[in-house]
Amino acid sequence: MNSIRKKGSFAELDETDEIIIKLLQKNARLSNKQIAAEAGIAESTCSERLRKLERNKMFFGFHAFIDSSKLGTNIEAMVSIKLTKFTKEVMEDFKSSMKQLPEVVSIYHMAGYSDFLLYIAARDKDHLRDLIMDHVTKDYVKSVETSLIYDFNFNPLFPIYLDHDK
Amino acid sequence: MNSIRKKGSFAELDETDEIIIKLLQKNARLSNKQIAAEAGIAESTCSERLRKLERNKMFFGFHAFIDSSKLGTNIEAMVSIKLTKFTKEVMEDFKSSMKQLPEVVSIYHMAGYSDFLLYIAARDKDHLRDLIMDHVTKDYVKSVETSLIYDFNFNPLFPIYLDHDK
DNA sequence: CTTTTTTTCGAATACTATTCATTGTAAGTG
DNA sequence: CACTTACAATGAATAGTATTCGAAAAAAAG
Repeated sequence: MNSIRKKGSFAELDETDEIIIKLLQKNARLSNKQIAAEAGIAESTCSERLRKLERNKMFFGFHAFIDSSKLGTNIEAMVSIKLTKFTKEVMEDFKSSMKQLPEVVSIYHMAGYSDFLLYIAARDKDHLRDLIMDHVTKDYVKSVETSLIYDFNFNPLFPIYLDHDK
Repeated sequence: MNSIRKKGSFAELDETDEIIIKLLQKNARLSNKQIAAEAGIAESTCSERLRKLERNKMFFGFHAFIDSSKLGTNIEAMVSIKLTKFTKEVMEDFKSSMKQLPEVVSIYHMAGYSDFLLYIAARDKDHLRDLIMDHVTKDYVKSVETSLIYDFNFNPLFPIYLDHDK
């Protein structure tokens, strides 16, 4: 025990855990009974394993994905940001202000061409413009480049790269 | 009845529906009882409303978000793609091939600087390089620009822009 | 091989979801 | 503004699901 692989990072995850994780990636509202049946284990075992996975902070969360067209969102954009300063303080300040904006769905902190990518969902083009001008642009923001998103696609099965070598 | 607003798009969503949706955006594994308590309605009413929301295809799905560091993913990248052709066939071909790759977590179809943005989660840099060269680059792909992602942040409360004017 | 620890299991109990008859509320009609 | 009709909400009863717990099995440690 206590190998580097087992210390907090991945590990102690067996094939059954992987099945449980994949099932919940696909459908987070599955009942314990359904998961147990698909994994081929007893219900009590299944709920115990689930509790253990949660204790080990395997899950960041379980979220409903909504049809945005039914929520009044009519425009989605990717906004590419370059900053003038690269201190940790500035980076963190920008990130935490962006987290506060409900319109900002995803924040990618990048290395390369831009410093941040923001996935923004707005009511309409006026709302988008006002949001960017009033809340995204800051004195330490060097450039802002907005691109329209035609279509967004999410794969719930975030890949799992574990070798069950034993 | 039968106004444009009510036909399939948003509508007939009241404040209680909004509460239910927001609760499930934050935590998709909430029990019906918990949702009912927070929304201040009877359990039977709550499960009926939930069934109705599902019937109206309000939810794309409910997904577990996993701590990627525990799954053997050591590198995440945003890959910006430009194509040589812009026919619907080429676009759709590219999109559907990308959907097949488990490493591709999100696909953004864009208007503007690039045609597609791909959020990719890979084991390591070799895996990333091989994946891009072997499966992302196609004969109709003009350019590929890869940027490392330091950090990704997701806001589960996708914004809701409905006016409950009545 | 024996001991200790951990994991699994199923039956019992505790809890939760759904059904359904009833009541209440809002919208359509003369 | 009564009256009708349709729809939504309620709680009690039933059906179904989750958790607890003692026993047994399996895995790890000595």
